[in-house]
Amino acid sequence: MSLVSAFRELFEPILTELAADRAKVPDYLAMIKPAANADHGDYQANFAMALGKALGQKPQDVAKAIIAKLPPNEWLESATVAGPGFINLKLKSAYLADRVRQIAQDTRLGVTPAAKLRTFVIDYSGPNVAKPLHVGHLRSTIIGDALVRILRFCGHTVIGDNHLGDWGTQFGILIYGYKHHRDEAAFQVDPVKELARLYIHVRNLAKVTGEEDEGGGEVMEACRAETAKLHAGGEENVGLWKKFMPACLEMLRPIYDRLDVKIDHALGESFYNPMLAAVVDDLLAKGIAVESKGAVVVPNAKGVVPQNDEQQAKEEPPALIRKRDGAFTYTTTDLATIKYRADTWKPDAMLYVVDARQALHFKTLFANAKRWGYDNTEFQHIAFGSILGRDKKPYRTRDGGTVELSALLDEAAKLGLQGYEASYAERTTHGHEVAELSPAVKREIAETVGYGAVKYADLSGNRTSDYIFDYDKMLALEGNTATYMQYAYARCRSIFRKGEIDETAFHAKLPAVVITTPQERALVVQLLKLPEAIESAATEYLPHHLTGYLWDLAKAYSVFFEACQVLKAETPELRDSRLVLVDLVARVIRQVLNLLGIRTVERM
RNA sequence: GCACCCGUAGCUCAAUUGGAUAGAGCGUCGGCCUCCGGAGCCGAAGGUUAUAGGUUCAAGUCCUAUCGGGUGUACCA
Repeated sequence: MSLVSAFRELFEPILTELAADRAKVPDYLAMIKPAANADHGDYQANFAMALGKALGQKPQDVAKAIIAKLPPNEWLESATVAGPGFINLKLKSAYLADRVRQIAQDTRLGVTPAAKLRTFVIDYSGPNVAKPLHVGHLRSTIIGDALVRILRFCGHTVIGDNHLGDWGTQFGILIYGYKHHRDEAAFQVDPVKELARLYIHVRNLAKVTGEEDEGGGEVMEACRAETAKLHAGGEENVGLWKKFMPACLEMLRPIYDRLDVKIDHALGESFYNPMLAAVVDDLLAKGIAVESKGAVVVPNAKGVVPQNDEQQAKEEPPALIRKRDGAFTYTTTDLATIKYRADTWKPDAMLYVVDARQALHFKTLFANAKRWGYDNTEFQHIAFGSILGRDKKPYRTRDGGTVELSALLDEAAKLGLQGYEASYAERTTHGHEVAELSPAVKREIAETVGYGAVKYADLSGNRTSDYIFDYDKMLALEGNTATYMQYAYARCRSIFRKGEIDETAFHAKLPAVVITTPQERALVVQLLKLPEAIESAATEYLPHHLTGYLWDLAKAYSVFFEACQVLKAETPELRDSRLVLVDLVARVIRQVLNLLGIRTVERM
């Protein structure tokens, strides 16, 4: 149980007795929060102002009356009224020590499963197969993976689904290339490599640099014709599509392995293709979809289908589900997907981790899904901003090309290794004894630090805003970065190595915790806030609440580390007590980084 | 035109969803540390939260208007 819930249990009977409107008690209880300022105690209750207003009494008096009714207990040091009626709550150090030892004995570090267990489908990553993964897929993949891990840790059932773009123009390119430019021998030996070559080759022939749905001259015309034949069910092209798909999926695997991301399902656009006609028929039959301008559309979120130019200028557009030429659109696919997911997994919520620019699409989609009958499902567009370069324009390579994920990760690992080597050199010149590590271990450090930096940079800001991709900042040794957290972890581990602690024995008979300094106390309070941080990240779908927590923890640990000798503590009891804290800090950092998809190393 | 997002310290970002004196990192200035990993610690300067109103006991947060920036907007996904 978290500390807030403990406080809420304590105050609930008193508020129920006092409140004019009992229905508001949960709202009042929600007003118990960690203290904004450490001078005000550990937690603060802000309900006396609202309650005083409702009762027509002075908030300070209400606060005093509530404090007077608190039952005797072992854990509250003080409850005092301050300012307009804040109740400042301070916990007894002995109680904190006891609680922290309890969570140190818990493999889940005191985090209990969520009160209401739900089933989530999370749609994330969604690359176009047959093309290399590029920087545009990074955020969806990383944020989606973090949410999967966080919600699972909370005990929820989570189904991750990679909604692949596996039915688009890129297959026209591959089919065209295969028919006219293939090296059959090369294809036999390594289809993945040959298809990748063909894709680039044809794009170069057509001189396409960006989007491939328009322009590109005769070559692209031919490619689009091949795509059309595929979509029309042409036997030859469908056969080629089936032949290419395994190789295309194989192309994606190395990147996901490097990112340490495993997605449960990969049901792409092609999977839903056979269902689309029936979706349109059903929506028409139910009167949700209508014909407009020769196409079939579903109305906008307000339920309106603009009928003339004037309306069109001030209304949101409807969503097309069947174009004039008879082809279906991604809205059709998305509706079919919702139906399939609902039928198959019966989720309570469906989350879409997709670029913020698609907000209007999802607004319209969700409104129509609800009209269609899925009105008991929570739909969420987990929107995120764009990745920009230092010039604040979309992040690109120096010559203006798309940044491929493999190159990006190579660079991050390279810089991770440089960081290690710089640290090694500096410590050696300071006369420290530094262990000589094998090339394999060094590579692991490089990748853990490099990839961790990329992920953490992405997850540590508010997801909805754009962020500037900057290797120097994300790999910085100070500030709120993965590197800093990994370093804090390594320092903790170093203490156990240096002290030659037998960890198995240590954990088997965990020493008592005693709090003797303000720094120890602050660290313990921060450790005990872990459940609240995880709950907040899970219910708001905001991973950066976890990085914020880690940052506060790392700072509290630094202050503690500076002020409190561990191995050379004054007494053996104090040494053991502090070792419990050091061990717990390490485990909390490792666990929270794990929830973000980031690894730790013992030395760096 | 309409809709959505954003505007917080020189820069990059927070602010526990309406709570107390708006906080961190970088950068700047000053101090500490022969000590378990100096990738450290303490302190200072830096703000009319774009602007003007409004709601509230309480507003960076909610409402209205204005200014400035971004994004989207009927047959790509």
